[in-house]
Amino acid sequence: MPDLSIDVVAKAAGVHRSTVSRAFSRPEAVKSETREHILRVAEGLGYTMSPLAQALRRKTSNIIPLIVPDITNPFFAELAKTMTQAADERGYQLMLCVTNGDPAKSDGYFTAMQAMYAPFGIVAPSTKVDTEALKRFAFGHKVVVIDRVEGDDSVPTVTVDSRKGIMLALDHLHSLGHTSIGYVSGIAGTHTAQDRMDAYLELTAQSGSRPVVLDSGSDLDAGTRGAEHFLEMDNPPTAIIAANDMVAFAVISALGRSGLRVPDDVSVIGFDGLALGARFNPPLTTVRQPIADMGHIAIELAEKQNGDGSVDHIVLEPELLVRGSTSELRK
Amino acid sequence: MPDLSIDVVAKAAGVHRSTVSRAFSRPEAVKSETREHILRVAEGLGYTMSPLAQALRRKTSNIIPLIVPDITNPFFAELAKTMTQAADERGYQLMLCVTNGDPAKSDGYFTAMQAMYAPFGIVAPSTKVDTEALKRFAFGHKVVVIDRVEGDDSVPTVTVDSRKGIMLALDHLHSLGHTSIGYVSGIAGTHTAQDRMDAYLELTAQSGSRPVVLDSGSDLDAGTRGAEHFLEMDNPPTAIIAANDMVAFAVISALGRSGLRVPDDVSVIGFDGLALGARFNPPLTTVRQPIADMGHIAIELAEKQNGDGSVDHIVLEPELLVRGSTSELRK
DNA sequence: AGTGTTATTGCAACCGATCTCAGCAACCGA
DNA sequence: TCGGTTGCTGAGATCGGTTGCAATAACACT
Repeated sequence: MPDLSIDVVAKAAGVHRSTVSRAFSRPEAVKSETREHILRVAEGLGYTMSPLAQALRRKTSNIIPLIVPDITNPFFAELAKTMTQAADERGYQLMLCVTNGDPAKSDGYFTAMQAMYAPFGIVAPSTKVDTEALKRFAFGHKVVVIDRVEGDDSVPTVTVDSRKGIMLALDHLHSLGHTSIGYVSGIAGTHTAQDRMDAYLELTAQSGSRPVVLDSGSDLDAGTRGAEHFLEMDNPPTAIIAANDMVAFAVISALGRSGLRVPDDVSVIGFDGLALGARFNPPLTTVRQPIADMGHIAIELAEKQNGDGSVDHIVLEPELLVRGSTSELRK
Repeated sequence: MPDLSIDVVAKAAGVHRSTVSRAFSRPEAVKSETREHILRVAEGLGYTMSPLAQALRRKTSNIIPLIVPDITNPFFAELAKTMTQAADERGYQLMLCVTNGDPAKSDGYFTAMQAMYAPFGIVAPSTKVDTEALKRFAFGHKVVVIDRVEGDDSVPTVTVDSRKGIMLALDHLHSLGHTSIGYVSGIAGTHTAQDRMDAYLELTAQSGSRPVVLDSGSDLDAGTRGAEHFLEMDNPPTAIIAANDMVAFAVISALGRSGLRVPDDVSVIGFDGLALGARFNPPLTTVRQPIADMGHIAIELAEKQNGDGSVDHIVLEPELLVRGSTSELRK
């Protein structure tokens, strides 16, 4: 592959560098005849433009960072999946940045991305998003956040309606006859996590029952602890809402280890709608977040903001996914 | 942020561009006094070098592609996790490339990465690796593969000893009294998948029992089908080895839906050692692959090859992880 | 025919580094 | 004292494109 630069194509096509450049990046500025000739020649040579050189000059690249706390968490994995797809549908390359919840790391990623002229970035927060920090780096660079952001409307966001989701779960459980319904938190301290918890507290109170928070931790062991707590109770709830699917898995697993069966002894419902849930034992009933949509929309929002500067806050509707981990209350 | 280029630092420090450049990338070539002064000035300005400009000139970047078929599969997610870590420990940025098993896509990624001057790439195959295709693109660029490669020693690989793994599983099951042990395949058609299956067939025969392949498909539904097949058998095995954890999950889930309990009715053992397995219901007994090591080693191999051109084939040892999905045979 | 547009293309500076070469000062041994 | 090293720094070309500006050609209109 004799180094293929724009100049060799230019020479081969008998035109100037700049014309070749335009043929590729501003087709309407080149006589169609010439353009086609150039493209044909380039094709024949197997030439493609160097994204690096382009980025250097244009000061904007096609690399977009996706910042997640933990790719091992299937929620973020599914997000990453749809985002890579959405990204390369539009010619972007997704750069995976895993912070492990360390804000210092995400700072590092931001500067790196700035240096790479990323046109924007997507942040799936592990902790409440600090808009100040964002601003400090985002600098010209735009960011869209997959979470609610407190007191700052200047950053586009996409979320799902937490309250609605919890309501769906609660209604489903009520319709099965459950009245005593526990809650296990478990995602990191994001606004979304907060919102779900608040919604649970509020809606439970509204329906006249007593809220039972089995665990309000924010790590992966919340599920295990929640289950332990449950097992120690004198009068445990008959159903449990888990703040997310991973926690639900942990709850069911821990319960199972103590001989409790789901849904026979307790009903458990998750929140996320992970594909994995369908192959859990039992298949997990859950509130589905439209993750695929979130990914696409996040990128759209970013592009939109880049274009006309508009800042949107999209709130998606969750959906109940009834599988096998909840059942009619029998007494 | 008044655009920070090497020239402004040079001016501010009262030296020439090239000296600043050297101060950063070839420290020993600059009088330590000067160097420290430059570094101080740069620090004060908040200057960092543009990786893009560097890559353009040096013809080698710090971007390294990780090509996986599906990031949603926890195995690849865990791999990605350790690799991002290993990568940025050494100053690389991981570019996530998801092929969905489409070879055309991975071709695309290869050319893209070539254009980005990636120093090398990591391929976690979804299908038997085609060395020819690799060569066509790898071009100067080096690739290390997380799978065995057929008939070509020129590409570094890291794998775990499939035979040993299957042996571990078999021995464990035997020690629990099982003699009739089924097998469900299920990972895509990689050499590794093939190796596991072959090992099962061979070792089973050696021990004088009859191999029972419940399903040899290579998709995610293999587990479900395997379970169905199992349920239809007149004289089903008392234990099942799943080619990987995801399949094991599916098997257990499907069995559960038909009222069969694991490990009470059947023992099931997986292969992978996913963190998720610990929170499955029941916690999954499995053969652990040292995924974290694989990630680090993959990068080391790549760097090593880049350095002295050596090509290694590392085979790691798997390890038995006894949790709750296998138990003593009782008749 | 003369003048004003508009469509195309070439020129050359520029993006932010790297790297070879050359210059210069200090140092060494004879 | 002089040729020969060695250590450090500056010059300037270069990597592969982009883009504002100038030049030319083609076409329209009076």
